[in-house]
Amino acid sequence: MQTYPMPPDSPTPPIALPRQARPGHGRVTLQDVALAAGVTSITVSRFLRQPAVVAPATAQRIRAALAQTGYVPNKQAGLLASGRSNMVAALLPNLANSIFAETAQGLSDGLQAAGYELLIASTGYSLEREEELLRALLGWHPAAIVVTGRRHSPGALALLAAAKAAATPVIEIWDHHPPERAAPRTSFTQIGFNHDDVGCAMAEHLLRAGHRVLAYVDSGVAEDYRAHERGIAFAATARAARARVSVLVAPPGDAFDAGRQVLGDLVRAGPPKITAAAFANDHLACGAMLEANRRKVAVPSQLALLGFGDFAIGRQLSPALSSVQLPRLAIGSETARSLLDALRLDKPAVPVSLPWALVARGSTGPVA
Amino acid sequence: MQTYPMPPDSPTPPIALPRQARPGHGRVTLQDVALAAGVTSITVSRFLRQPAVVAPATAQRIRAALAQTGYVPNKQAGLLASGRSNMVAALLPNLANSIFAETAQGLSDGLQAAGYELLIASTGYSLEREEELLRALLGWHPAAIVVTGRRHSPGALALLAAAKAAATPVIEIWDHHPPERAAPRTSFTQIGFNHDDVGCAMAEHLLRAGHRVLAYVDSGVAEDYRAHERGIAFAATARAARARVSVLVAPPGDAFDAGRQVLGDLVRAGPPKITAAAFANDHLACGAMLEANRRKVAVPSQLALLGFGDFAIGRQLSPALSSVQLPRLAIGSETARSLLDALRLDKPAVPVSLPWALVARGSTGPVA
DNA sequence: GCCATGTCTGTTACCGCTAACATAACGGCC
DNA sequence: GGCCGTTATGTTAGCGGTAACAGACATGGC
Repeated sequence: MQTYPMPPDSPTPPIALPRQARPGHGRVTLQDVALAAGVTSITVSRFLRQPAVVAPATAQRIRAALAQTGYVPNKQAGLLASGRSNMVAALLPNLANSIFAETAQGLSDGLQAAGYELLIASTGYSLEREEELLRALLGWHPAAIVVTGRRHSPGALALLAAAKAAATPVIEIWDHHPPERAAPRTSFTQIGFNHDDVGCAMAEHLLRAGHRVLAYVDSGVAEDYRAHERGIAFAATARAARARVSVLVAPPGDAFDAGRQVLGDLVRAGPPKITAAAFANDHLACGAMLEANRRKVAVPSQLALLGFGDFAIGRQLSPALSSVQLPRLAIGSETARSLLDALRLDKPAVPVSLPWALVARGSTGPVA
Repeated sequence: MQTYPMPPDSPTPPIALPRQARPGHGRVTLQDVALAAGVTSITVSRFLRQPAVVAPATAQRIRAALAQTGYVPNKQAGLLASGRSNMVAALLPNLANSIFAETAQGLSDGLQAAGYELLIASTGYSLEREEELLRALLGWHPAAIVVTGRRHSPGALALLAAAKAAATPVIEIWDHHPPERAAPRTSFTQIGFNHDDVGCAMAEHLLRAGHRVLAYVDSGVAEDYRAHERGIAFAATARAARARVSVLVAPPGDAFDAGRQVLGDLVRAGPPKITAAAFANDHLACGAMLEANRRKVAVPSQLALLGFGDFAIGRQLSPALSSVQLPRLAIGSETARSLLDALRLDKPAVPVSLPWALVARGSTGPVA
């Protein structure tokens, strides 16, 4: 090693040192690969993005250098330089709930297949939390944004509108609803289904079976406005048919237990006696069904039960639970598809109204 | 606007144009905020990171400028410059499965609270897919990596070992197992529980109740080696006690249906008749229970059933399903905690062995 | 009154990568 | 042989932030 003569007593070198270089992360960079391959970094960069444009011999050397060094591209740097992003931000109320978990799975699979990555966060049904998370996620400059439902805080709406204005696709999932005339706002692509329609269909199903005294059991999660909307549509449809309707709210806590508890209220109510109940979700309905079995309340002759969500367990009970089959996975996969199309063609994502189906089983009458 | 004199016929200005500037993303940058506040960008940057060091008057102006411009920090740029990352990459087998969904929720909540973000991907129980995803996620230079289980492909192991060598915490969740002497490898922090212990405990519980002819019903997901390990430990324990054990494998498809189907095999088997069965998960066990109810097979006197996972539905059946209660959420939240500690103190994450409990209910004998 | 000290803000040089432009090497053609 | 168009690679200047260092200015002690 070469040393320069230096006055023995000077504790620091008198010459102005070049400013200390940034340490870096100690990882392999494009430069390292380029050095090993005997080219410059841009050639390696090009090889990684469009292998066809580099000469075969060079490509071979680069391939070897990549393998030897174990290079992992730094995406922050790449995205910063190119201004592009291959990241999709998704906000869901909850991951533990099987409904949204399946949607997340569909979304994740669809995006992964196309080389996009999913940045996911759960809001816990809170609009404030949604806004906060949205703000944080926007810092990643995501290629697209997925939010759940059409209700957002004013701040969140402003952020979404700004993103949309900057040509970032914004998709609202789990809902599909005409714009509200009362409070018009920027509209976003919706992928889901109309909860009003489902509420109507649930009521009609029960009315058609001859029931005249109905109940809707709303979710205990106050912020789940979609369950609430179904209840409103359910009640309106029933009233329009001159049937009686009461709306109960499930207690918080374990949904099966809540359903059990609600069954007590349902059979106690009246006169006139409630003869059919629709629930905000299948867990509540299953709880009610199990409690009915225990109390020897005959289903459906004494009380018909109708769920929502078509969870696997409902099919296993006796009688099997009638329910509404939802496109849980499809919402995720269609969102991915629509998003990818939009990004590829550089135009807004197309809204999709997805099919659902009321599946009549034993709990609401004899099955043909 | 000021114009410079120019020869009227020259189609392009004769002066070498400055190279065309990169367009940028059209978003508000620190520069814009700084301009509005009458300072330079570094001051705004400092204000955002350590508000205390800027003078109160300046801080006030910056606050106003931030609000006025609607600045959203660009994280790619920030991370690239600082070399830090506030992103945690997590690989789970599946999001739709409630077990892992709850873990994801716990992880997500814990990290969000500390300002970290979760980059999540699902492997579908495939080790190849895990490696592929790991490679992609590493490009983000995550602050930490969370993977499920202790089995990985050789390539994935190499990547994880390299990450660990670069001081990135790597955590394996849902498992807690002494290192295997047969094939030693880099060891990572484990947060979970020992599946062998659970398998032993399940067997012991049934043996204690006097059963001598047992069965273990393994998961239909071939790659779920943890369920398989529990089965092996279960069988070993039973054999050590000189009891008979058979191992069945559940058919693929809906787990409730699979459980129903397996019940047929269980009652048909013998002689000697199987008197107790343990299952790879509660869904299988519930299916078996419902089928037993239907066929009037007395539980537990004729056949005792023991689940794994303590899903909500098991408690609702009659008799209630005995099962193993798991720290589903805790695995997520403890992982977040351990990770955050490790990052804060810049030392490896501490492994955590989390408690589980065999909950005896009606399905394996009279409850005291 | 002078220098040491502390507080606040600015200058410079990067982080690792890519867009735009520049250039070298080559072959074909008249 | 000079000109041209291709093809393959290199040079330069950023993307939007932050680390390290450097000043400017006010304050205080002797």
